[in-house]
Amino acid sequence: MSDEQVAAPTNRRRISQRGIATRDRILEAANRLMLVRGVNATTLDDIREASQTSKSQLYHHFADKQELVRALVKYRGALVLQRERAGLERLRSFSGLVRWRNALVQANSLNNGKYGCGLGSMALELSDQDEQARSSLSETFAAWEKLISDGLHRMQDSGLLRQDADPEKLATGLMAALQGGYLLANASHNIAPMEVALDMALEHIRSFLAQPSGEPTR
Amino acid sequence: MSDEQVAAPTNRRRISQRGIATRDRILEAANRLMLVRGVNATTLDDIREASQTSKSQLYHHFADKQELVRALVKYRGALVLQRERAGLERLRSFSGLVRWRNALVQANSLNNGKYGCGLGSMALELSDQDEQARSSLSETFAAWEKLISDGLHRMQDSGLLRQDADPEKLATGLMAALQGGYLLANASHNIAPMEVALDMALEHIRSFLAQPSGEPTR
DNA sequence: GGTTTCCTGGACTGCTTGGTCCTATTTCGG
DNA sequence: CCGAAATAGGACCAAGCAGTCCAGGAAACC
Repeated sequence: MSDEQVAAPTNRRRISQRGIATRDRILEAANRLMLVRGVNATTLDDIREASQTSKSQLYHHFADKQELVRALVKYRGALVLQRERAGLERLRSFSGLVRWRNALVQANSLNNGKYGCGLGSMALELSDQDEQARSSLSETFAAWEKLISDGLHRMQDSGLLRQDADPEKLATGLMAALQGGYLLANASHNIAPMEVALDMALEHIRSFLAQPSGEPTR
Repeated sequence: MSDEQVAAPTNRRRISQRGIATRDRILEAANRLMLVRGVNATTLDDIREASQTSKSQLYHHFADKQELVRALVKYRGALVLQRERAGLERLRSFSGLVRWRNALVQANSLNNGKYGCGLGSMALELSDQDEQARSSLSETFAAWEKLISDGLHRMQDSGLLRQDADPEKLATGLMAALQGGYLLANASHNIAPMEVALDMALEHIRSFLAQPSGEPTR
């Protein structure tokens, strides 16, 4: 997880507030541009211009484009996890899951399904190209799924979810439905497939509730 | 669907067997290379070399790289639909769906989940970049889902599937689980998430079977 | 068999892009 | 306040890229 080993030969480096601000500005611009254009289609000059910096600053903070992309993977992963933690760490009921679903759908509907999930799009673009980025993304997905499965475990402990439910598998299925939903929504410019996919996954989870609320399942 | 309107100003064009063969060779090479490297990361020189052709032939058969990519989208879409038609057009039972699932998982396990679905990876890479490619991909996904929903309709007509099941939504959910499964499998280099996702979708479909107990094998 | 049209080969070009370098300015410890 | 290191600016470079061009074959039609 640490990334200090990339330090220059002259290992001792002072770091100023201004430097940190510049680095953040670069990452923020890269995040924005690469989300809408894709990683490979975004040039360093685009980023330089959008971040109001210069070439030397890019290469002062990042060894090369690949390092910038890897830093972006972690940056974006941290953003997503932070957002998701806020929405999932108190998850204790099925209706909480529904609220979580609605928030994701609503956010994605703001741009008609375009751009998809920031992590998912990077995953498909980078997985076969940069092993380090792939494994970093994989870790982020795992952490995201764990936020979900932790909530399901809490529901299990409180008796809401049956003991024979497998929270890890349920979380994986939900994540796959979410990512697949993002993808189909992006391709069709229509969020309906995303809703259908998420509802399928939620219905599957509901079938493991201790007291099947709502519609009978047979 | 016709693509003859791209003909040159001198509209009448003779076409020889050799020309067709060259065009196919180019598409085949592009298909192969762009699957593993991604569309944007594959250069025309890569394709030229892999297809044993020359620059002039590339530009003789395709106006530019974008046109080549668009042709590839249709080419790959036709391949997938052909393959899927073979596996789905006779679908009449739940066990047929299971066999279909197993075939996809097995195919993907051959490369440890790498590369994902040829359509899905293009979808995320091109949807925000080339409107024409996006809509073409969207049509292919719709046709693919229809192959599934047609099978589910047959199951419904024969009384296997309950009348209150919605074959279109079930097909969409299954497709999302498949695509999300591909994505997670690709990111983790592990096909387990794909299996879990597909099993969730199949379980969801099974919950709509007329006789909900164990799977009937016919 | 001759001519027209299609097909092929590959050298060439101009632009974009990632990456380098040198100089100027700011920051900060002492 | 002084020097050293960090930060910034932006011109510059070489490689890689999509796309052009033209001359020489190969088909096909008469």
